[in-house]
Amino acid sequence: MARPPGFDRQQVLTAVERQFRKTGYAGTSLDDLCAATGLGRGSLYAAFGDKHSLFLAAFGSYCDRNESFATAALGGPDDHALERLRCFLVSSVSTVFDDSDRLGCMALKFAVELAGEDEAVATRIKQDLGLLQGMVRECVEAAQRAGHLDPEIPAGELASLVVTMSRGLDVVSQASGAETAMQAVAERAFASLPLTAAGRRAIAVAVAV
Amino acid sequence: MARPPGFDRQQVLTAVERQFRKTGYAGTSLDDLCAATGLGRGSLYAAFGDKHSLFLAAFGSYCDRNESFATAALGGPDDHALERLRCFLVSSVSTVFDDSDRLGCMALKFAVELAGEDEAVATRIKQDLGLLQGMVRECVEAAQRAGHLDPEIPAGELASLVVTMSRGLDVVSQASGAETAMQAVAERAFASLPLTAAGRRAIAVAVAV
DNA sequence: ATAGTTCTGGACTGATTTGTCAAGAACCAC
DNA sequence: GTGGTTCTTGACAAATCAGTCCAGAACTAT
Repeated sequence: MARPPGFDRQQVLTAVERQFRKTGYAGTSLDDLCAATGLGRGSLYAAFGDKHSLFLAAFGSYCDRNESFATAALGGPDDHALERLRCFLVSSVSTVFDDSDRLGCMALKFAVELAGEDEAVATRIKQDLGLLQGMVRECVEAAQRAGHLDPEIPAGELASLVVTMSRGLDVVSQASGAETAMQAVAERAFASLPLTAAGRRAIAVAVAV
Repeated sequence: MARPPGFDRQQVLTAVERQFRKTGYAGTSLDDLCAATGLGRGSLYAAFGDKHSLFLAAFGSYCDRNESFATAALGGPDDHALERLRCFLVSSVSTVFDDSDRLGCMALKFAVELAGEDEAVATRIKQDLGLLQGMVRECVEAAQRAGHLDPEIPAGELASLVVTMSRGLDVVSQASGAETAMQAVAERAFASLPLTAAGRRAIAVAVAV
């Protein structure tokens, strides 16, 4: 009956996301987006609405993906929860350097560029941050149950600390560009968490393997 | 002989800096800058050159100020060095919330917006980061000499960790907007440093005062 | 006061911006 | 095939952008 779209919606959103992450919201023109997606302006407008809506769609898609990643990375059995926290911190560095353009966390980027002026972006970021914090918190509680983290310290506070460290690692990795140094910082950040003696033993074993 | 400028150069740079920090580099037009400074385009161009030069001047002025602040905040006698590190971390949160527009660290903002594409900005940021790290390192060494921080751990690594935590506190404060919660995170971040027993006593005294 | 110099504001240009629109191409159901 | 619908492309308009320029204002040294 009707002609189907000649593009994959998710693929376009990924290309749009990449362009916005490279050049920022204000620094990205519709021509840039057309070039990045290979689509004409009309197609983009018909499918996603104006520039701001298109951005929100791409940003939302990133956040969803990010949340799925965190769920997968932080969930699991209690006796490996501490190691998962360590991987989470280390990955905050490696994701920056693994990317060909050294793109860091998109939520962080637009928290800095837009959150002060754009309410829709700000609320989405808060939601994303809240979910991440919740998942880290569950992982912290798991590590506490396993006897690997000091149970005296409120899990929520530790989770906030881990998330804060993770964002710090991301942004300083971008700014400094020193990969091996930042990996060492990530390890040091992890080591500064209130590990129990059992926790230290468990990590020593996990790292040796 | 000649008419003197009717504006204070430093005052203009401060207004320019504020505007760029609010709306970003690409998101700030020359009309915005004229409105923020009260000057016409001709005056701005004659005094500072084009938009990019004007930005670099304002950014450089910020970095200088930032470095002076760090020098003042981190220098002092060994027996109070640990407390200075604590204040440094706490101030990473309070500077965000003390500002009427919740503007965070400018170097961080433009590390995220521009450092990937603008070499001049990237090198200035690296220089700023290096200086900051050096000052924090000296403060860490002072605290180690005072017996307040574990002397076994390389001061450089601890300094990197403190700087990373500080930037994390800054950006998460902007993103979350939760002031008291972030102050608690700052305290927790400080407490997670490898304090000696003497260090803990010294801090308990300092906080009680 | 006056002359000489510099500063100031805003008009102007050409390039770039976002968003719209219409003409034609592509596709599916029949 | 054919008709009806949707998709696609690029041209277009209105607004905004950075940067230039000039006429007039302001100031100082004499």
